Amino acid sequence: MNSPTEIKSDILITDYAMDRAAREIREKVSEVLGGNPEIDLRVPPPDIAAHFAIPCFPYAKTMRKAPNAIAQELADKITVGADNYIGRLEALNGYLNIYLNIPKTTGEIFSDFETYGNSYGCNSTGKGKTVVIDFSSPNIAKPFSVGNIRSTVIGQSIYNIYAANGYKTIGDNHLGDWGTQFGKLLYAYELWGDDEKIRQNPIKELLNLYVKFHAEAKQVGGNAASEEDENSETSENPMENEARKRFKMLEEGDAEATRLWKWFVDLSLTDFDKIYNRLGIHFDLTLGESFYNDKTDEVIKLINEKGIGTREADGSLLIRLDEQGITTPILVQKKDGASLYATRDLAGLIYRIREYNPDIIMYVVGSEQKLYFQQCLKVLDLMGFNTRAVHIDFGMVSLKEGKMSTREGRVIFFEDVIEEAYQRALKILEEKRPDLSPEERLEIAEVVAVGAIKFNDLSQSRQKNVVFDWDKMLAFDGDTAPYLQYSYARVMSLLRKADAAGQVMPELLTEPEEFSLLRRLARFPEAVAEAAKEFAPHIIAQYLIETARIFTEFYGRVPVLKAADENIIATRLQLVRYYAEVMKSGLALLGIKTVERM
RNA sequence: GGGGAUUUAGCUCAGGGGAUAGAGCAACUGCCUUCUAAGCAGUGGGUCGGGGGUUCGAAUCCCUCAAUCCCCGCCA
Repeated sequence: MNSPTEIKSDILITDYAMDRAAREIREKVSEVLGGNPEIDLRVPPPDIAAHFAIPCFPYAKTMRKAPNAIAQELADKITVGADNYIGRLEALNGYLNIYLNIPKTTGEIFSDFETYGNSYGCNSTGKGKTVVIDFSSPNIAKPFSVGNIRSTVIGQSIYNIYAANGYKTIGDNHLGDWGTQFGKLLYAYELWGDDEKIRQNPIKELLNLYVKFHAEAKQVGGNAASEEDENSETSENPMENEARKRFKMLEEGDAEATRLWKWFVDLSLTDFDKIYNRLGIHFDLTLGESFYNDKTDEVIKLINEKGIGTREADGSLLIRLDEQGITTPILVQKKDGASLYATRDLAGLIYRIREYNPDIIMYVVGSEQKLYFQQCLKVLDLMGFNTRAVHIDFGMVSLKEGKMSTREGRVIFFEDVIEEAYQRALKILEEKRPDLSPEERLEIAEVVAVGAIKFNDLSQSRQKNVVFDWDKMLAFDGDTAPYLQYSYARVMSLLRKADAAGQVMPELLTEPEEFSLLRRLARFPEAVAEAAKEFAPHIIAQYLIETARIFTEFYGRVPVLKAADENIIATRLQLVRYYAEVMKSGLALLGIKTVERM
């Protein structure tokens, strides 16, 4: 219904050449059409030479005229001069095709780059507004696996994208550091724990305890805990009951339970931090679920005050949401009075609203929790808060062998993935760039490896499920980060070779490839705005891939350093520099670094 | 049983009412005396899951069926 340009011109406070051009086109077309017509301004497919187009089919009915006649009328009646963005118009197949005034547009795009500098592409839509982004959120005492990377990488990118749209961004790592799983771990530790082993290899040993617990629980419980649905009859299972008791103790502040819990948390955080450092992930807050433990009473109190909960016969507290269109009720307190994730998430929502007064609270969490978040957000409404909260869901990561399962030890450690990527990148560098110093090769390999892994997740839309595949994730050619990084490095190499003679004169750009590249670069701000609106990093990723392709066309056909005139050389170099800037900024939005050579 | 997501080239995916449906990988043909071959140029490859409907126009919207995955109270 709305084209990106349409939305953008409404919400953007900053403006770029393409916005101004779009505004002029809209105004002039509106004048001729009269009234307040819907104008579907779009960029035509590549085989059409025009820069913008407006389909005139929708007007045919009311105007009682053939679409192409309308297009022709528009083309005839709109008058333009040398100071207009519109260069010329033509009617074709029912479209009004618009060609930009190239000298004017070129000059303005150049000055946009000069004006905005490093922040080219940014806008101030979010000025004065705050967003809280809940992402990564791994579980303590479990390894950081390939299942954790989607939230981490997508969350960080959305964080960057919102910052580029002018928002104050607060990233919160909502650690899974509370809940019955700790009861399980505490009980397993009581039975089989070995401090020495844990110290030597913390995460793997804690994982062993966790896995052993479940193996044992399955044994003890007979067929009570079936493989498909471990939770269905867990109350029958003595192991699970012991675990629940331990969690209840922890929740009530038992000293020994707390001491062990704290130890496990520290061990895990040390491990996670290594990965976050390597990935360049930054959080403003690391408040786990445990942080909200003493804030759940208020949630229960609020629920009671508002009268939205139902106390069940067994003592548990339930909220029914049928009137809100959700037929599944949500449980907010267990029969033993202990809190649940829902209670803590609600406490988290309230805390964030009070502390930061955000415009949006985002949860970057897998789509298997979709219903759960719908419920939570409805409850938030019912409790009388009107802050916008969105669940940014994404598809599941599974293995070729099937679903991942921490409790069965069927996981791929992220550490292994990044190490493999690093080794593969290093090997290629040793073959291709023996001229670089070993230290530099190590650095480049790291940047390339991290880039490849992140881009793999960020270049496709979030909703798809993904089957983990080493070769796909670690691909270095085709539509990948290394391809873009390589394109950037080549350009940097070219820029290093340039000498400063010659003057930048935008009017010297007359080749069609030059203008298509420039026009493409001018659409970067649109991609930045659109990616935020859609919570979709892949819009940036796709934009960069297409931009690199257009750059290649330019680069293949237009000589830069070998151009005839030194002013042309200087101007083309400037264009190349702008390309490099967009590539670097765009990759940065995805959390991907660039290197000067590779 | 109810709800949600997905289904586009051999494979992985873009495109979400408008011009002849696009990339990458894989396959095939060329290209390192020419700004870095993680590259470039080119070729082949499609009933956009099936069937109905709405529309001047449908991969795109609606209905229906099918397949895959996920969710549906004491795990997170």
